[in-house]
Amino acid sequence: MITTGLAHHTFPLSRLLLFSSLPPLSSTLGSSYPTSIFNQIPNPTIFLYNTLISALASTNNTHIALSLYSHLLSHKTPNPNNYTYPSLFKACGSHPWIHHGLALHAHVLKFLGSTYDHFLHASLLNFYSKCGKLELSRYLFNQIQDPDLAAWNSIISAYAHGTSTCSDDASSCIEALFLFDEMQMSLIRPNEITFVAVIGACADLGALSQGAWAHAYIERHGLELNRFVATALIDMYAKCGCINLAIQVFDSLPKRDTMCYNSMIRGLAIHGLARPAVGLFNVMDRDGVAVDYVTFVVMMCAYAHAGLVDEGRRCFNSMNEVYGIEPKIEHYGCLVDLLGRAGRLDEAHEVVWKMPMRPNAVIWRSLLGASRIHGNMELGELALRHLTELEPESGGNYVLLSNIYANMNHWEDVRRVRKVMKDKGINKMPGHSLVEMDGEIHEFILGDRAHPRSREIYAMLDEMGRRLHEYGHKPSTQEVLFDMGEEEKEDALSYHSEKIAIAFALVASDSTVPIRIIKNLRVCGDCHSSAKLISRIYGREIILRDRIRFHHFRYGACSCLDYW
DNA sequence: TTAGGGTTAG
Repeated sequence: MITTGLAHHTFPLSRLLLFSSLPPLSSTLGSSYPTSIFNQIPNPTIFLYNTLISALASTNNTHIALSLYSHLLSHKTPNPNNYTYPSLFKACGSHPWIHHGLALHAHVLKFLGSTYDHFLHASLLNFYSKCGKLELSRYLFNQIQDPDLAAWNSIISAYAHGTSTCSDDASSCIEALFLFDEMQMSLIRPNEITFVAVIGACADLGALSQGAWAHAYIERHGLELNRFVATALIDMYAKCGCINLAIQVFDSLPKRDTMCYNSMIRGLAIHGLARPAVGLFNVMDRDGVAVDYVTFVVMMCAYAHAGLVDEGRRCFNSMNEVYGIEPKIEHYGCLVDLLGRAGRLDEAHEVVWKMPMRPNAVIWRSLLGASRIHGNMELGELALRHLTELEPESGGNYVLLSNIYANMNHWEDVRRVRKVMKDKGINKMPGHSLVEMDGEIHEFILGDRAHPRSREIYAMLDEMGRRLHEYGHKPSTQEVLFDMGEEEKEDALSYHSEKIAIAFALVASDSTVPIRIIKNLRVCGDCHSSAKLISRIYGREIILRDRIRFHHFRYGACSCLDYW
C-alpha cells in the first residue's frame, strides 16, 4: 500500500505523522524508536526506506524524513547507502538546517567512508552553498573531475546567489559568470536551470548585455521560457533599468504565476511606476492569480517609492481584512518606511511600538533613515540605540546617524560618532559603482584612480565640475561626514564613485546610448542633483540603480521626482 | 526499483 501511494504522490502522511512528534535528528541519531508502520513490515529494504525518505523530503516534510532516517539507523540492517542521503541534504539545505546537515555529513563518512559517488558529492556541495558556505562548496566542486550539468548548475547557482546575502559584494556574481564561461569551454550545454542562475547574476550586477545575450541564447537554442526563466528575465531586465523589456517578456508569457506578477510589480515599483504597479495588482486579482505575502511587500514598496502614503496604508490594512494574509515583519518594515519617508515620523514611530512582533534591524534602520531625511536627531538616536544592539558591527548605521548630525552642522556629535566607530573598529561599507561598457563591467570606488583610462576620467571630472558650476550647481555638502573645509568637502563629493562612473561613461561610450550605473549604496544628495544637471548639460540619459531603486535622469530631472 | 541543480520580496 505504501509504495502504491507513493507512485501517485498521495502517500498517506497521516500514518507517518507519529514520526513528526519525535525530537530533532541531532538528539535522535543512533537512538531507537518505537514505530508502527515500519515495525509492521518485516525486513523493510533500503530501497523502501530511500523511496519514502525521498518522497517525504521532496514534499517539504523534512522533519518526518529525518525521523524515518533515524528509524533506519536504529536497526542493524539495512544500512543507509548512496541513495539515502542526497534527498536528505536537499531537504536540510532548503530550510537550511545546518546542524542536521552536518550530522548527516558525519554519517556519510561513517557509513560510506570516502566511497560515495558523485551524486552524493554534488548534493553535499549544494547543501553547503545553501548554508552560505561558499568556499566549502567550491572546494567540493573542485574535487569533481568532470562535473556534469547538475554539478555546474549547483556551483553557478551558489555563486549567483552569493550576492543577495551580501549586497556589497559583486564579486560572487562575477565569479558565477566566469564559472559559466568555464562550463561552456568544457562543452557542457547549459539548460534552463543554468540560465536561471546566470540571468540572476546578471540582474544583481546590472550586466545588461550579458543578460540579453542569455535571453537570446535561450531563444536561439529552443530552451523553454518556463516560469523560472521568465521570472528571472523579468527581474533581470527591470534591475538593469530596461523596464520596457521586462514588460515585453511579461506580456509574451502565455501563463503567468504569482512569482511572475510579483517580479513584474517589483520591477515597476523600483522604477517609481506606482500606478502601473497598482494596475497590475488589480489585473492579477481579477484574473484569480493568488496574491501572496511577497505581492504585498512589493506593492508597499511601490507606494513608498511614489510617496502614496494613504493608499499604501489602505493596502496594508487590506492584507488581513480582504485577503486574509497576516502582515509579517517585512510588511511592518514597509509601512514604517512609507510613513517615515513621507515625514510622518510620529505615525511611523507609533507603528514600531504597536507592531505585534519585536522590531528587527530593518525596522529601526527605516526609522533612522527617515529621521535623517527629516532631521529628527532625537528619534535618530533612539533608532540607532536599538540598531546597534541588533547589529553592533554594521558601520552603515553609524554613518546614517553621523549624516543626521552633519546635516545640522553638529560637528561635535559627528566627531563623537566617528570616534565610537574608530574605537570599536567599525568601518563603513565602501561604496562602489558599476558601469557596463561593451560587455565589460567596470567597477569604481571613491577616488578611484586604478582604471587604465584614469587620466581621461579625471579630466572629464574637472570639466563636469566646471560646467556644473556654470549652470549654478551648489554642491550640497551636508552629507560629507567630516567637518572639513567647504572646498575639501566639494572635492570629496566630486570623487564619489557614481560621479567617476558617469565621467567614465561620458568619456568611453557612444553619446546616443543611455549611461547605466549600478551603485551598491544609496545615491547621495549631491550626486543626485549633479546627475540631473549632467543629463541636461551633456544631453545624456543617465539610468542609475541605487541600493533600493532606480533614478532615470533626463532633461535635468529625475524620475523619482526627488522623492527617495 | 531508490539520489543531486532553478524564480519574486527582505
